[in-house]
Amino acid sequence: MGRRPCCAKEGLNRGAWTALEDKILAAYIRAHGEGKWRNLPKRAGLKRCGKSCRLRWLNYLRPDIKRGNISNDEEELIVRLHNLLGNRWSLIAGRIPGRTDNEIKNYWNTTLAKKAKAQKIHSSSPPAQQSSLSRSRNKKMTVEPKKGEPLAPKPSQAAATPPHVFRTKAIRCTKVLIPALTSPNEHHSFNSSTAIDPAEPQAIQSDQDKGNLEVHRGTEELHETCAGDSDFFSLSCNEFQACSHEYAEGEHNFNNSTCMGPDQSPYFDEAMFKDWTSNYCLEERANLDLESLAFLLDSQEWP
DNA sequence: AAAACGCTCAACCGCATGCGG
DNA sequence: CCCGCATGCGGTTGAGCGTTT
Repeated sequence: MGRRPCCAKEGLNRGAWTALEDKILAAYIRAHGEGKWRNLPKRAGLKRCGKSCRLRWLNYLRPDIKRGNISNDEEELIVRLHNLLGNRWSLIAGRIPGRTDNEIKNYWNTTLAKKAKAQKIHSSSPPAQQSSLSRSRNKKMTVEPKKGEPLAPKPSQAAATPPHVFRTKAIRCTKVLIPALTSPNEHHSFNSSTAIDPAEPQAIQSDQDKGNLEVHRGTEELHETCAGDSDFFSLSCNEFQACSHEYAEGEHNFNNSTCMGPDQSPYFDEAMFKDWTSNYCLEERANLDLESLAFLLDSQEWP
């Protein structure tokens, strides 16, 4: 039984978008808003697949998209975020205003991966077994395992992997519960979902209120991912701190006292922090230090 | 001048995930 | 809880353009 196609493909335009199509799509979305992508082409009078419309809008037509070359600051940020997050382009893009995941992915595959490769070769004695990078489509440059493959890097990969890169499968922490601490001053309470997927903090408060230690799906996966790598959290934190600190010193106004705080950083999504700040635990502990997260991994209370 | 080669990036594809009925 | 739909995501492809031979 085959998969149902996202849309009937007969009679639909494919390939590059024309100026007219762009105009129609942009006008329609301005008038009706985003969403309902499947029906959008029909209603807008476009002979395109809904997915195609969505992609075109998100990657090209959206008004807040930044054009032009990636700046050095942006490049450095991409590298750092990639070290931290792996090939999770949408998460990386979410922290670089005006850039799309597709753009960052392309930039990484065409430019940064080569730089990283060159650095690796330069710094390591025997070259990796992998043949030289030619065209991106001929040689995959991903750091993530393909679907169905184990998460752990192969031995040859592991040897070539910088120690600060941890390989993750995209995980989404939906709810995380924090053990009730004896004294709120002893440890910083931590919402691990903020370290991994800050976009979804809502569930924390209610569960915290219960004072239970309950580990939800995302946390279990996270814990699993981190098993044997006890500096997972501190590493994440250090990366972010390094990142934050650097930008604080530069032209950007980073608050270097927190790993990811609701500050004025231009590299973090404002809406994201808007949600965060509605969470009492973050309000009360706005200066929480993610390094304190390490205690969660050492805790014997994990199931 | 032109063929071959290499690079970039928009677009496509299939799977994963969330959500509502 | 299950199922189907809508959307999001990351990997991959190929057209088009620039550079080299």
